[in-house]
Amino acid sequence: MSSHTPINRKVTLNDIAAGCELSRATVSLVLRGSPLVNKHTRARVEEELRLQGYVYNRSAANLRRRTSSSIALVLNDLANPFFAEFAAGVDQTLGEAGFVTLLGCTSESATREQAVLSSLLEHGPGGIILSPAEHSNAHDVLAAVGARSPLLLFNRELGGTLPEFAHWDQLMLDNQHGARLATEHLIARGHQRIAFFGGHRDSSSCSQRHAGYVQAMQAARLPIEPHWRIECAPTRLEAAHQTSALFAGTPTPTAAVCYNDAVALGLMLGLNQRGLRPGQDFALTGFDDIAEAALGMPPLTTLSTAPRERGQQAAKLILQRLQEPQADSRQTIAPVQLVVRESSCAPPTA
Amino acid sequence: MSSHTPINRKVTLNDIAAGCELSRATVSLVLRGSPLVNKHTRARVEEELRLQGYVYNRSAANLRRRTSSSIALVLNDLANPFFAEFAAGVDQTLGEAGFVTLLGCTSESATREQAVLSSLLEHGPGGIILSPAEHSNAHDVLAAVGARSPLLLFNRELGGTLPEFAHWDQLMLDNQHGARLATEHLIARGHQRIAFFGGHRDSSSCSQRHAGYVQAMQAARLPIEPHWRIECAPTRLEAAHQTSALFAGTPTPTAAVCYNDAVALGLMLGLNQRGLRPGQDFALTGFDDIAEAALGMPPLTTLSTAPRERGQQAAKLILQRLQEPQADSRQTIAPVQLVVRESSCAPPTA
DNA sequence: AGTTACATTTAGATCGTTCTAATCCGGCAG
DNA sequence: CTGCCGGATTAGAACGATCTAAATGTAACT
Repeated sequence: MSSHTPINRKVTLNDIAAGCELSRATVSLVLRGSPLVNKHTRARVEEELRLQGYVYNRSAANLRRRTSSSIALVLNDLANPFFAEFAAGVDQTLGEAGFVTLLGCTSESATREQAVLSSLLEHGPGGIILSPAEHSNAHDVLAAVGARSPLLLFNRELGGTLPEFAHWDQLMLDNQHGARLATEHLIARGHQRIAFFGGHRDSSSCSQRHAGYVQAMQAARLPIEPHWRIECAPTRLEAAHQTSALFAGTPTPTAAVCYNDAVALGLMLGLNQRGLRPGQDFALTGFDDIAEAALGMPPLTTLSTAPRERGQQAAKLILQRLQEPQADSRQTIAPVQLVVRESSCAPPTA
Repeated sequence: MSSHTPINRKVTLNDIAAGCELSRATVSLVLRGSPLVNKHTRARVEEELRLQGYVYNRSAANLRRRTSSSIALVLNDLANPFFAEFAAGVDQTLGEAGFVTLLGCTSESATREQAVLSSLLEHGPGGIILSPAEHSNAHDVLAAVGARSPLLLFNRELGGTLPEFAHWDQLMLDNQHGARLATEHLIARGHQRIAFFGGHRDSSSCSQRHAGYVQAMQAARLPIEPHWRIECAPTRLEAAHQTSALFAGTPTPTAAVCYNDAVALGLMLGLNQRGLRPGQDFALTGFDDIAEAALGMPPLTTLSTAPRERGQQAAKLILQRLQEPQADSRQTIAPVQLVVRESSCAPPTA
């Protein structure tokens, strides 16, 4: 065993000070690289730190300084690759800024969200990045975090009215514009009967995407049939099950703008089961550009949201907010990019 | 604005004590549900806590009690769905036990791993769950964390010899057994010429899986040709590129046990490009059971590792270790399960 | 020598909690 | 009246850092 391995208790500033016959204060100055301290003593102290295997106790420092070096990251679904990439981006940027990420997953439960938030708050994060659970509302979140903690909402808006005095920041995807791009792309390919498939009507992202779809259809003076809007949970399985609903009424659509990639991949399965070849007999688009999108059969036309970059952006935004707590709240809308692949074919030349 | 919203500074035990004309100590007892305190005063204090919007400062408490309520989770690649699921499982179980997760991503860089570990340690986690970066070694990890912090290694072993006095726990997948199951399954389907495809020879998980493959082949008295082992990075793209190597020598294999799902999916692409239909003209298996495996064309026979359950298990193991720091170190090997799908067809009846 | 200036070091309070060892008080036995 | 018990409360020192204000030492300038 190497001689510097600490045997028993944690070694503190006092131990180092004693070892050098100096005061705590001086050692503390050394740790923080103060120019006040004599370079000879600095060297002595640094040697001792190494020798005793000192590790800085940031909690103690934060307590005294009334600062924080952590950010809470609360996600509705970490298992979703989109949020996993996002989290990786957040952690990377926070880490570079010397902050640490306190993770919390809510599994889409507003109840758990409350519990997770208050548990994380007890550890005194400097700020919070929150991607809300499905039926989370502004009132409860406010009760849990108070109006004092900097909060950045990501991806979804909160239900209920959010009080004006809590100036929370927002980082949202440009859902409406993205869906409009997808729809316009299908129209440019020659489609006239286009459905909007998947998602729940009361989710903010879904209604925004639907709005973009409507916008594009109206701009092209194309009709929208009510039975061309199919709701379903945003999972592959549900989407596959709802496929038949697409063809229940007439006129039948020749293409669909899907709520997201998961839904689109599910729809592909459903189409195959009906003997329709996606990307040949029927066109469709997704949203998110998850890894599987590029590998589908056929590869999926979708909107790239660059989740890792969003994570980095979210981290930067919350760090900025820490710098200027009083600044006006920011509403950021991140652009999305259309990625054209083979699933968005022209309509069959009937 | 509701009247209880705190206006200015953080409210502390002192504020509550003053509000009730009691001492800090009594309030502290109330917080921790001590039976010592009179039930009437308890009610008064709880009212005041609610009124002032008190939030517990766990860092301060941890400082005084010399305890910790956090666990560091250090991952080589959070963007990988396998690890994302794992992280979700860890966080869930830790949360239920009142612990919080300190996240750190290393992006497969041993250098970043060092930085991340020492940064996290400054926040005084009670223990560490580490899925090491690719070329991480025991010596460096020891230097960063010391021998005192409970550490659980997940998924990969560390390079170098790990010192016997640092009793670190391990949670590994049963790679060897899994690969053996896959190989036996192919043999049972009638294959005799089976290759082992993908992965790097120096990765511990790869060599374990290869060993399982060899075991099954030898048990069935089947020959193994040297040119049936193809190495490549565990990504889809690399795997697709290496497909031709499989058919370079004679006799050519009729099936392949792939290092993992990513490699298997890449191989499918490569087979398609050569005009071979995976699951009909050539059989293959994967490892991990990622979400895409079930949706491939054809669906992939693979080994399910239940990453979320592994995360829960890892959390339980590290919490157990916190209870009994002196107990002998545990080496846990998690079972894997063969999931048979269509990619593992019988050989063509030539 | 006395004063000032500067560089370096430090004693001691402090952050918000917990813990130890009292203290206080009403009742009850002797 | 005294002593003791037990329930309820508390003063004050921790925990490991930082910060303020002051102390120390040394050199330079009147």
